[in-house]
Amino acid sequence: MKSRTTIKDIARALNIHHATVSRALRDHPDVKPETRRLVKEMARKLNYQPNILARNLKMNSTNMIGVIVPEIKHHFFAAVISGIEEVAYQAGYVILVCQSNEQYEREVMNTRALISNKVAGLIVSISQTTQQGEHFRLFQEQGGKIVFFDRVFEEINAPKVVVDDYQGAFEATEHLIRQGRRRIAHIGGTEHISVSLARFRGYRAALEKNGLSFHPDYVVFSGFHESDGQRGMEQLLKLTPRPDALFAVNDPVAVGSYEVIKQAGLKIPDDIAVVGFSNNPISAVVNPPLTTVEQPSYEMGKYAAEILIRMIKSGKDENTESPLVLNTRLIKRASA
Amino acid sequence: MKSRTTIKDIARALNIHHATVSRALRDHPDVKPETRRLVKEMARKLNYQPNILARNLKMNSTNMIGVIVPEIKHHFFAAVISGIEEVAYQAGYVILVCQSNEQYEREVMNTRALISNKVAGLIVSISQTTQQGEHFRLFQEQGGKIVFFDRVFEEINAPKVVVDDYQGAFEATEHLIRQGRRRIAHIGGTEHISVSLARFRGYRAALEKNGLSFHPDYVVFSGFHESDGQRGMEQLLKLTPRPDALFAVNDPVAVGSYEVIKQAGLKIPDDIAVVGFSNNPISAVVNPPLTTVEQPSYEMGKYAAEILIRMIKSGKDENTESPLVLNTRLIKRASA
DNA sequence: GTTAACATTACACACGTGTGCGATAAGGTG
DNA sequence: CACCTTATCGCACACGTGTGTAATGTTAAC
Repeated sequence: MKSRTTIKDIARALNIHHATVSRALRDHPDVKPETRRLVKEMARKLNYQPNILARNLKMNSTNMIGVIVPEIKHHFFAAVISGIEEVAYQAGYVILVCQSNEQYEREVMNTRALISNKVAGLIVSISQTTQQGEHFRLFQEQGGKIVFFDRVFEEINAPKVVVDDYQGAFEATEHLIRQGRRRIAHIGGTEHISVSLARFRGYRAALEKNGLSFHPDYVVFSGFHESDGQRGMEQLLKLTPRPDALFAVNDPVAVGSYEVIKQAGLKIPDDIAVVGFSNNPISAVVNPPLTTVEQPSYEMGKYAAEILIRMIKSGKDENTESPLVLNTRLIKRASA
Repeated sequence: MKSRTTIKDIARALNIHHATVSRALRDHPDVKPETRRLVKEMARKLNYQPNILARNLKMNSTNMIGVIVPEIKHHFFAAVISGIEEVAYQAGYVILVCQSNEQYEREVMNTRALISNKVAGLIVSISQTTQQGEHFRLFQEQGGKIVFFDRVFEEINAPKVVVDDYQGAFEATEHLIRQGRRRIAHIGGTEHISVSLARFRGYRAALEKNGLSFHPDYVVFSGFHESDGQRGMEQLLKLTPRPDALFAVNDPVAVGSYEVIKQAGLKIPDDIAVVGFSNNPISAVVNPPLTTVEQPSYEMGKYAAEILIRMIKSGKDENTESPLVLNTRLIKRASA
């Protein structure tokens, strides 16, 4: 990087002190309008661009927001990041994006790196393997603001943006029940993850409310990937009597189950009806089209960013007790 | 942000000078192994985390890589970003991600913001509407390194990572020809974008090599989105004689054409065969499964990041004449 | 004409880190 | 013992900006 014009250069050119230049550029009332004009003119003439690094160091804060997600290339997270960036851009912030690859250790490393880079705030969806939150608490103790979304960390005192996973799962399951299904299986994500738990509870509640008994055998927690859906369905197909419906924790898992069901010579939805979660674009074009629960991912990112930026600007926490819950919507397609 | 432990705190605790601490932490040979050990121990004990802002200011460079893409939530770009982040993380860099939303003005704003934040380098895929490159040249003049990928900017002297769009399009088109198709249409992206042009040329070359004449009427440049594919196909269906095959610039466009074709009561591939580009996950599950050209998006990000980081570290440009061309692979499915 | 009040600017220092150079001490060589 | 080499560490300053306070200039009031 070549050296560039600084406020000292401007000061030298006008034969005044650089402190005056600094104030003039920030429209400080203590500096005479005339000199203010001169300074700004010279700044333009010399093509001055402030060194944000120096300002950040002095102010001990930045215009950067750190974002940590399990995997960027998953459509849901990509859409959330898209929403975050949109809001951040409008507010003059830039986003630092990291992926934990579902590994706790890497999430910690990411957090440390972002802290070192003095991000003004953090937007996080935790990894599957995260069960402790010291790295987040450390950041908060230093005055950093955090907002969680989707996979939130309950024990940390911070705003959380989620969809109504319980209600969405409840409706999805009830939809299956209304269609006469009685042996409804569930493939979950990872047991201690908030969304997994909420969706599982919604599933179970729908069963019980409708007088169906809950069988632990019909529930498998395998993960969030397509391959996890395959593994889960392989396990479920060994059961007798065989399930006649599946509520999957998300769309990739549901799609993963598709292949196993078809390979077993079974028909969707005749033999096994399937419902997913998240309205991934893939769900609309898969064969048969997948009934799923729409969750507003892009909006989720926007809300999270808006809350965080408000907190950064005000310096105050807000709404740390009850999460912001966005509504879901059941999208009925041919698979159920 | 509350103040944190600095090297001065460590120095005070050990009753040595902070300069020695600085050197000890950076494994400078001038400091005794014993004190080096003591310093590191104390650093861990006090939970020291370096203030990168200060280091950046002193060094006049950062550990940040700026990434500008048209839209994050498109699977292709999300996958590339994923690859970039992976390599950057391993090398101790973090990535600043911006989206241009296909708008030139916003791309310029993004670039300026990233320059202000003193990113060490830039990885860019330009927007549809970008036809000038002063903002990139400005960055280079200040010593910044740029690597372009996919939608590259030809006029700028920088390494470029692309797939063999020409060859991929050629093979895709020839595949259609081998199946007896004669009136092969093409829906392109935006005419001045590098990938659009290369794919169009491959398409045209395949026609001409196989003795088919090229008809401008059969080519529409509409954009890269699904909706552009719909618009394009609506236009193509008005032609007589109707095309019997389509080579689309990418998978979303191909999928967009699906709907219009089906609504017109036509069958894929019987009436119109379709080939896409990029092997978007959606292409495998759409009905019928879409024949497409696989491009290694994740690897593209990794290569781009590797090249950029090498350039940053060495301070030298490399390979700015001929782009790094990754191979494509035709994936044959039911749609053609 | 003196003084108070105010406007404007200069000075000095701080943020946390890195580095050239000098200071000190230890050890070796003649 | 004198001298040089080497190892180790402290001192001072720098990066570019922001800010409290002192200093200077200007105006108004008595």
